[in-house]
Amino acid sequence: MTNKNLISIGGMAKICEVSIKALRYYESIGILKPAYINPETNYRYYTIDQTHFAGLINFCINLDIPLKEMSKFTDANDIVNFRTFLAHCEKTAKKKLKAVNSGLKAIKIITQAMEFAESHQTGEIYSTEIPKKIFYTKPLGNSIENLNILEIYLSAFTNLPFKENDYYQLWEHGILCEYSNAEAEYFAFMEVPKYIINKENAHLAKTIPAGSYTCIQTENSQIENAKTLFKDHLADCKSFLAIETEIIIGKYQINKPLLEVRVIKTT
Amino acid sequence: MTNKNLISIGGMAKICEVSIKALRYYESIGILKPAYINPETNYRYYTIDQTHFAGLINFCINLDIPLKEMSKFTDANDIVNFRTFLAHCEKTAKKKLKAVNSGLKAIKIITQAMEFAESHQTGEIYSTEIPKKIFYTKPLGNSIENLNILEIYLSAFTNLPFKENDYYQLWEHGILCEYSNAEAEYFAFMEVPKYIINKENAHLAKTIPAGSYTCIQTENSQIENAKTLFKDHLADCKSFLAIETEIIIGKYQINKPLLEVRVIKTT
DNA sequence: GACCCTCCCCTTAGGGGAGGGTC
DNA sequence: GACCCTCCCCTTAGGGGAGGGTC
Repeated sequence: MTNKNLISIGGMAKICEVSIKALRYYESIGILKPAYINPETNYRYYTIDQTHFAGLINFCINLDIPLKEMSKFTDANDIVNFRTFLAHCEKTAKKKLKAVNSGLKAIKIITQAMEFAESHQTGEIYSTEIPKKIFYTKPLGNSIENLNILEIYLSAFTNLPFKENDYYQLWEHGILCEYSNAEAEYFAFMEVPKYIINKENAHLAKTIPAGSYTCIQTENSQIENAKTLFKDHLADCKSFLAIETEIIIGKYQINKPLLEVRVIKTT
Repeated sequence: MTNKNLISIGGMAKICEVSIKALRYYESIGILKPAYINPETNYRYYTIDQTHFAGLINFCINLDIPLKEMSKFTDANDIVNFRTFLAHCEKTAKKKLKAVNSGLKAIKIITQAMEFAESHQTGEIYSTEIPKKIFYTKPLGNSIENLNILEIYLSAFTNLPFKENDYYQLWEHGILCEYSNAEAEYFAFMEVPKYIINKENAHLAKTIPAGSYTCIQTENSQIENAKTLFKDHLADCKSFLAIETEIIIGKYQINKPLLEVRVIKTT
């Protein structure tokens, strides 16, 4: 098209589908200067070619690329280095994609867990099939009195080789108890994906068996009373695994968590 | 875990992988209040259960969900309605996903166009295979002098049924000329995807044939001189199609666009 | 000495005016 | 009358101090 035609700021705004305020802002930070400014009235005028640029700005906003970064790709003569700019956009977009996908995955997992938890009530004893899991553990000895949760967390779980978008604060974690011949051994645990386990930390990983677990929901820590809680089920059982973890329900009260204790025989 | 243990703000920050400033901010807007505040020193203390919440906040930030929206899902007793909150997050995430994917698609298209444009030089005559395209057009008559670009744009192209994430400012657009028996008919055009065409606007859509186009790159509008530009190629041709459109190159100067004129015989 | 507190000022991408010229 | 201009103040999710108590 011929590009002698000058377009007023309002027309430009309509074509580009941005606000007049936005166009004035783009000028102020130097990423889209009007083709002509009437020196007497200060009215701004644009050419049709400049609408391309508005598309690119939209791009950056959608990808959370700071607009001022655009000027990094423009030299003193208003020449845009498109190739490197687009490469930069692509890289940022792919990162964003990963983050959002990882968020969606986490939402799915929480939603499922929530729906399951809500199908039972506090105090009710029920059993459920649970698949094999990997627990990363920290030994706590034979008692869990006076635990320093902060110290356990920092020393055991925060230095694991998480991936960038892992919402590991939402992964199942709590207390594990290996009970055998009247002796209890406690561990702090966090359920982890396989890729967390490597040569150096493999000795702290435990494979928790798949199977039918007997469970109860409770408002306070009850793992030390597992034997009494499930006295019918564990009547003459010499060795079992007990797990206590926080569960999430639809109406969730911060500071008043709901716990689930579950056991499985291991003889 | 037992949740009697209080964690100082610094410890909480390390576990949650957020800054102390961030935690103080979350308190100030009411989305994550410390479990206990020492009234004498104003020191903040948290419980381990509250780390869940930090995961959720991270979520929102990654999905561009304003944090203050979180408080919409929390009632006066600090009970979070998790179900609706997660549903809201999921919806937002899927929208974001679409926007980013659409951005990536646009980047790919521009990059390809750019690489092609750079394989030729201004003034050089070359030929290239171009696939079938759909042009949405606006008739301009037999001359293109004194065009009002703004008026054409607004009346012809801005009300098309675009999808939400279409970067249509980046779609190919320009001037089309149908030349037959020494008579030229001009149209403003925009290349559109099929879904833009419906019953009401179908009469303005033109199918541009696939084939080998003869092209030249130029800095000023030359479509009116097509017959002379390609005099060898069009020597005794009675009817042809000429297209003039802006092309994008790696080092792009705003306000000094590069045009491509291309022709194909239609006899 | 490391940790925590409360101000106070600053950032991005503009929106919402007020008050006054311009097409 | 609709359009455009220049101030001026406001928003989100905190960061970077200063100046002063606390573990």
